Amino acid sequence: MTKPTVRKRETYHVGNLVPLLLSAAREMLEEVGPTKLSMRALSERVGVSSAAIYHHYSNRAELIVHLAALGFRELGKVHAVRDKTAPSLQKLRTGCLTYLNFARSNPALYQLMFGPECSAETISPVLLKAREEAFNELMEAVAEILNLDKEIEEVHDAAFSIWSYTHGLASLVIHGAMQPPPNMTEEGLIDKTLQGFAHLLNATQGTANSPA
Amino acid sequence: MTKPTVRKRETYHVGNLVPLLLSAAREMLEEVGPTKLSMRALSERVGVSSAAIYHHYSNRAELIVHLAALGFRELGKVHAVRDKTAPSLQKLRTGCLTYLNFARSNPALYQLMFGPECSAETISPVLLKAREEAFNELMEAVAEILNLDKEIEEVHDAAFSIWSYTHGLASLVIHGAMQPPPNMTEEGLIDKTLQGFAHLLNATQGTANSPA
DNA sequence: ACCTGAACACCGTTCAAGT
DNA sequence: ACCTGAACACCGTTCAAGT
Repeated sequence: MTKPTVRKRETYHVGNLVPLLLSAAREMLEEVGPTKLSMRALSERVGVSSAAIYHHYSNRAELIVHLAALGFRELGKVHAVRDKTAPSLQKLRTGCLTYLNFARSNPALYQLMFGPECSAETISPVLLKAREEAFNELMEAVAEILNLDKEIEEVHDAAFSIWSYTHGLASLVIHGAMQPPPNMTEEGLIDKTLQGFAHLLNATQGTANSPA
Repeated sequence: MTKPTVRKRETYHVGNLVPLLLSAAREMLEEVGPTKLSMRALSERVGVSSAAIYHHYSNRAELIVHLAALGFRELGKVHAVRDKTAPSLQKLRTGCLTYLNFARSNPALYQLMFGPECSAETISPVLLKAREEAFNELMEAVAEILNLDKEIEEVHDAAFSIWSYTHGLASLVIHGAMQPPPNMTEEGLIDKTLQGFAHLLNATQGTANSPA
């Protein structure tokens, strides 16, 4: 009770650090938010010296990037399960729902994945690959919805379109910039926005320069 | 040449700090990126002690929020200029273009505005008001596109839809998650994604549970 | 009222030394 | 090979003291 009990390390940690680090980091991330993950706090949580981390990741940026890559792999995985027999609209809705669900269940991780710390200049191949594979899964899903081959340009374009929309939706909802009425389900939110889009596109039909 | 010339302050700064601070902060933000704006570096740039800032903003978070609010006011302003005589599709396209343009011209500020440091828990009324006014401007634009009264629910829904889409698009492009072919203009990017959406919605028409 | 210097408690990162 | 303690250069924030 006299001194603030600086609980000294009693053991000399050995081996197997990486998975411990990663899972602790992921936990802390959701606790403290996407910008406040600290190397020192993380090392303390895991029970090693802060310098220990640097034998596995060259710096904080690299740890962050590996965390994000893990997120993209997971995002790809949840999109890999698809019901091929469902009608197109159903496929579209459940696809969007899956995406929104992932984002809302891992808000800090999601913000990290698309945040400035994983941005263009950080060309880390680990992250790049994970992200590309996630986008690829998305394209497969879109190909099934459109009933077209995945290599066709329209599929790529459409995939980019729904990615923009779902990412925007997830992003705004997590951020709190727009909050849906509290009684609205995620399905409801997706249906509402999808209908909103349909209205908009209908209203702009028949005027000049309509899509090819 | 002997000592690293720590250039001592010669004058005692007086008054008018806030605008200097804000404009310097905005400049630095784009230079160092949305996560790395430092109070100490900012104060040095402006030529005051780091403690001086705290007489105008109670902490870093508040400075950030005011910077973001400034961004939302500007976003609202650029959307306020509209050509009421244009056909609906034209209105939609130029609206999206304006949005994308603002985001790409102020990438760090844009990321800040929608980043975790301006997130839900930060209920700062300054930011809230600026953001609401920006969204309001967006709703006016959508009302004109749909030729409906702004208070109608469909307008609100449609506004939320395009906000999701344009924010997602801007966000992904700034982030670098998807990069458009270098020869593609912003108009081209918007047309492509808009068409992608139209395809998708067409393909899902006529299956079960179509929109009301 | 507004600004400053010095201090405190943090942080990322490095490095010689320990196991 | 993997880990540690101590150090360095940063950072946000506070506060008594100066103008």
